[in-house]
Amino acid sequence: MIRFYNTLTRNKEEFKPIKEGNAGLYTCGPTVYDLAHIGNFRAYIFEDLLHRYLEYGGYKVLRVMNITDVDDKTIAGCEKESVSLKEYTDRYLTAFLEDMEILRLKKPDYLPRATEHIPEMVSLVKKLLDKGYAYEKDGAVYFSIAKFPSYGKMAGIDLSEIKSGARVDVDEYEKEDVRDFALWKEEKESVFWDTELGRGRPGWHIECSAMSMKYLGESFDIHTGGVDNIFPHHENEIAQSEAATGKKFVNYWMHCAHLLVNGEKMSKSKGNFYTLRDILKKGYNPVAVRYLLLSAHYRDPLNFSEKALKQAENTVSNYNAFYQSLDFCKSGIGNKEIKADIEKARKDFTAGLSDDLNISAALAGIFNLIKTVNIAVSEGTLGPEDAGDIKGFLEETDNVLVILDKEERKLSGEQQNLIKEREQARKDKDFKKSDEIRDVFKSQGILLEDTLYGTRWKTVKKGIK
RNA sequence: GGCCUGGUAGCCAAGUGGCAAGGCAGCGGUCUGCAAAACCGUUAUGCGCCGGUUCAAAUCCGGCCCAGGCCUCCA
Repeated sequence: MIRFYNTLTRNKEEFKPIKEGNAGLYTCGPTVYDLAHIGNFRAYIFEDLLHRYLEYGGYKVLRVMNITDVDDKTIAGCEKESVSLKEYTDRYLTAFLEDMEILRLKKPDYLPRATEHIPEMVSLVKKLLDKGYAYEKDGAVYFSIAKFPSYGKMAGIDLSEIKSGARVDVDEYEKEDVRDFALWKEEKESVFWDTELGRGRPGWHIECSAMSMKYLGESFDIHTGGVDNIFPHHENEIAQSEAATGKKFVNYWMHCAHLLVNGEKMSKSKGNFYTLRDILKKGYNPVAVRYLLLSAHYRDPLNFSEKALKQAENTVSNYNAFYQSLDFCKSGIGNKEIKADIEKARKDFTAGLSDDLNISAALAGIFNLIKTVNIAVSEGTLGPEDAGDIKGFLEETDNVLVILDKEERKLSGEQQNLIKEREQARKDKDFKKSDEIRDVFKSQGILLEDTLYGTRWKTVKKGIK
């Protein structure tokens, strides 16, 4: 049984999909007006964990991630550079997709762009006009929250508290109620579409309703995003979607907490952000970034620091060294208890993640297994079959974690001979020669370790340990 | 001001009534020709503070302090 914390009810609930064995997932994606920073990626890592764990649990996942490629910032950006909106947003979309790959984020089934779904949005807005939930005013269309009594429910917003004030946009004072939000904006900038609603462009919130319903249906299972999206974005999505269809829009809303820097939210407006590229330029392992963002519970604020990143880097490096070392357990007598130990670790892993993605508990299960196995290795009792079982388990859980380096590692014939030579030198107590050989390997980024199973080697990433 | 989070070791981080997981770093030891790795021991008689409930509290209740977020574009 998998349980998730549902923002809608403020409780952990058992996950019951609409269609047995399936999961429809809409995960809020980027606005492609600039490079994403790692605070943004925290959300995408959380969504990746959710996606992968549902699949690990046997669900067939259908996932959509929207690409917001038309809004005030993207329009301002392309006007400033005098390039087309598409040219401008393509640049940042490409960068985003590259970053996703570097962080080993699973690609959603659909990555719909807002600009490619204008007809869907127009038809949704028309439906809201027909049903009387929306009204037109000077070429723009607004959603009337007065017509939707449960507005504000998820966010726990008391509507009487939202007052008209200095922060209300100039183009918005034609609204009947300051709290109403735009479904369609009148032509103002260089970017517009000619539609049945007139010349203009969509409001921000409508794209998510239109695109999620197109790919996932009018009701679907899970919708995610950062906590800052709860209000007003997700609240507005609920209002416009449910008003249009008369059906419950989403069953489970999941929101992740922010990444902090020095105790403050990382954001573009505060200027306290790092992009993935900034970090990689400093020589950090991208897998460590993934691990760091993954290793804290998604609903807790995570304070980012280079110290924490360094720690994550060490953990990832040790973890991979352990994984590599399993290949050398070729002569052990075998250990009957290993299968039960693996079973225990698997149980801890799934019990943890099934409890609202409690990653710490899940990882602890694996680390406990590693310790048990290391003891067996140091006693020389771990057999090849055991090692294979453990490898299989690590690879299985790595479908969720994705922190292992699984590429084939091979030594050249020359290197293999050199290792044999060194082993003979050690038998002959020619330690000068054996140390020299070890140094030769070291200069090639390969560390030799003498163990009960013979000489073991591992590769070391440049700059790490 | 309203609403919502969080405060657990040097750092990161689980734990929501019954002996305080796990990771990283440090220190001491074992092993090793020397290393490396690993293992063993050690690092919170205490979980922001003060009260209360209870046989028993990090956990429940009340009050307070601190930090962050949302209420406006945001992951």
